[in-house]
Amino acid sequence: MHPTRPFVILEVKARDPCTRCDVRHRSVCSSVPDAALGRLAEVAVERVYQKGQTFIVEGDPATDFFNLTGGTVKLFKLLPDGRQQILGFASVGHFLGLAASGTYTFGAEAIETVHLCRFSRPKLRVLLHDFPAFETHLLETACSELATAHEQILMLGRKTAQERVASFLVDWSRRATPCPADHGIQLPMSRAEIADYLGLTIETVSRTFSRFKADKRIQIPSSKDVIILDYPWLAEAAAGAGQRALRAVSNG
Amino acid sequence: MHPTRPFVILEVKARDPCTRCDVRHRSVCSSVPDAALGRLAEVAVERVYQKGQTFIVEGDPATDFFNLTGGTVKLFKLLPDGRQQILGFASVGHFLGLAASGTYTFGAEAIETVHLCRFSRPKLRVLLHDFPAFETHLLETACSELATAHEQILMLGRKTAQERVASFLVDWSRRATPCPADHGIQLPMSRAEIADYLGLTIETVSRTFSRFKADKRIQIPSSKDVIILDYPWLAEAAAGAGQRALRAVSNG
DNA sequence: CGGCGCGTTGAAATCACTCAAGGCACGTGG
DNA sequence: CCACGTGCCTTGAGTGATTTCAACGCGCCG
Repeated sequence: MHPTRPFVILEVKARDPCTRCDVRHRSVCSSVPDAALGRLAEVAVERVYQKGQTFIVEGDPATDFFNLTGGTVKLFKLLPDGRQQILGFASVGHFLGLAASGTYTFGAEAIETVHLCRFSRPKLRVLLHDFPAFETHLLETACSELATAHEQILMLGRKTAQERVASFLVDWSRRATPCPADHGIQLPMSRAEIADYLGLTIETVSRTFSRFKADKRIQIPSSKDVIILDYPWLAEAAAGAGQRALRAVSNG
Repeated sequence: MHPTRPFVILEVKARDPCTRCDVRHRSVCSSVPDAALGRLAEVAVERVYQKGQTFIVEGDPATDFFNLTGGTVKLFKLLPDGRQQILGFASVGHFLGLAASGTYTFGAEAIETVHLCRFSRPKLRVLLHDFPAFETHLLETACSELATAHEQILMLGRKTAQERVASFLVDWSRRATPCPADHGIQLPMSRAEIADYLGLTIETVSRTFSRFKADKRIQIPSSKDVIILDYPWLAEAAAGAGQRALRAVSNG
């Protein structure tokens, strides 16, 4: 063995993590030119959180930005009596911490082991100022999240339980596999978390899954694995077509 | 009369509308320096829409931005079978048309006579590039709207009908009068629109208003005018405190 | 083996919805 | 000036989708 080698590798790691980051092209960091990655790395700290750990608390002073490099987190808000609403599930490449005010407006908790980069807000702000493309990218990100939030508002305000669960399955399958061949998907979250995302109860989610299974729309090899059998029907249900249109998809 | 005067006034109007705009300081336009207002005016067109007129259609190519200078509009999404979800009510100073994709992701309709400035997107993009402060301002706007959307998600997903109506009244009263003295508010929208905003039916909204009236939380001089009598109770209900906390507010 | 967390299923209750009728304000036309 | 129609709001009665409450099954782990 070469006793000096590990040391050198570690030094490279510490000095140049962003260049080696394999999710950079999937995140807002791609707006920082390669030549300036050193400056990005200077303000970044890599962290790991285990399932169940909360790393953003709603209402706390917003001191940091986060960039997910692995795993899945839930973003959520709470009511005083404990009712929870999940705003979304964020995974690799997602940028967290955009906030107009000085405090976080929602909490974040790891639902499986999570890797992320933490940036101090003041330091990142300087970078933002120096690279306008970075800011443009963030604006695009914010707009896209706004559109997603609006979709969720439509879902929660006007869709039935069945339509919500169908929406969830379709969205998640699209996210997991951009070009879904066999439509087999893995759900890292629990039934309770799906319920808190869809504005339903655990029981309603479970019953709707069972109903879809009975109707041959999906298979459920295990509670965290779902295979979509009738994608067109689910997509139509998710879109909120009336019962008439759904029967058309089934029969015709 | 002086026959030349009106002509001169019109000329000034056409050449320098932004300098004279009395809502400029309330909108994103405040990020354009005074000296460059001429450039902003060049790409702006003033329009008026009457109650019921739709001026943004969901799915249409996103060709323009809009800046509201008077009146109130509803922003909404539709399901194929006609169910409607109102995403919010926009009024003076609100900037519309932020979109990640090339098409509008929601519709907009005047609910009373509306005045607005229309900017072509390509032209405004140039301005955006020339004035980074403008883009920063837009990013802040987007973040703040995102936070608002998240609040609505929490409301639709986890609050009861009573809590939703209380939230609506409290939010609207805060918006109408930053420092509400007598808590008298005017509602430009119909019960149907309130219902579509809160994810409820007309009847439930109406019944909840009546219940609040019977419980001496509000007065309803006319259907479009509400006077808030028990602001603390409504605020507590809106926040989603349990029944226990609500009784505490009532009884002291 | 027993306890625990999680998911499923059944039965009963409830909140909000649907359907239906009536009231009120407003505008129009006789 | 009043009769009438229309749109919007309110109220009541009954229904139903979802929730609540409760029990049970299953896999995991000490």
